[in-house]
Amino acid sequence: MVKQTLRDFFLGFIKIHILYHAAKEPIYGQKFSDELKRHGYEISFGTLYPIFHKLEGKGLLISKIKNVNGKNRKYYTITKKGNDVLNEARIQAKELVDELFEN
Amino acid sequence: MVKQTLRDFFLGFIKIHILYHAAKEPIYGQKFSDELKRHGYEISFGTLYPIFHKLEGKGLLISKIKNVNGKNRKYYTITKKGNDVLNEARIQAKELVDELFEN
DNA sequence: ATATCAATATCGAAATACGATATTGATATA
DNA sequence: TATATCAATATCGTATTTCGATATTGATAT
Repeated sequence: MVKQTLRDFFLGFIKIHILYHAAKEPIYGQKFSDELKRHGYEISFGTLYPIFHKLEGKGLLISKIKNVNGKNRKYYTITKKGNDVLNEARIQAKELVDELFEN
Repeated sequence: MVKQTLRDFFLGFIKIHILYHAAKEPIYGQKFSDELKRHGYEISFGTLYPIFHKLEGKGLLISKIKNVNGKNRKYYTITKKGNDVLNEARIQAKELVDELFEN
């Protein structure tokens, strides 16, 4: 119950993290999901993949299929536009969090 | 377009801020909306009011109608449970933002 | 051939978000 | 007494998002 509430709060944040990680190195769905889980966040593949598609559709990510050990992975990398959005999001996110610690 | 993307990213965050402000003092929809706007965030009343209802339904907020200058306002205050969720959210939010600034 | 396996894609149902419109209820005006 | 006004809240219909479950892909191993 509370867990569901927190997921709701942070789903947007997870989207920012997709951009953040895709800015550091190419990422793919399965692994991103695993790493989220390691940090205590779970997100259904039925939610995650459409998010990737949407971010690519908006031109923030670009994908490239690569075969690794006989498995096809779709690697996403950030675009110039994605980087601009990420930087803006980073600034806003910091402001919002800082405010949570005022008083 | 980018603006819509950023709103999507931050809607969950706005929900945390509702708890945060309701922890400081009783808040009501119209004024919360105005203050968000002052800070550059816009949220439709068709979105905002159901969020208040939902947070109250989950027992994180409690409301009380008060007549001020002949206008009825519904003031929301945080509950004990809401405070617990807020504290957890605050911690998680900080971790997530800090990570955005690593590297 | 076909079974297996990591990975991605998509489905239908439920929930959420949106902008627009309706409702509320107290006061002011006629 | 009616009714106009106004801030504030509520709700409506449509579109979009989220979810868990199921299907598909495609290369390799059996």
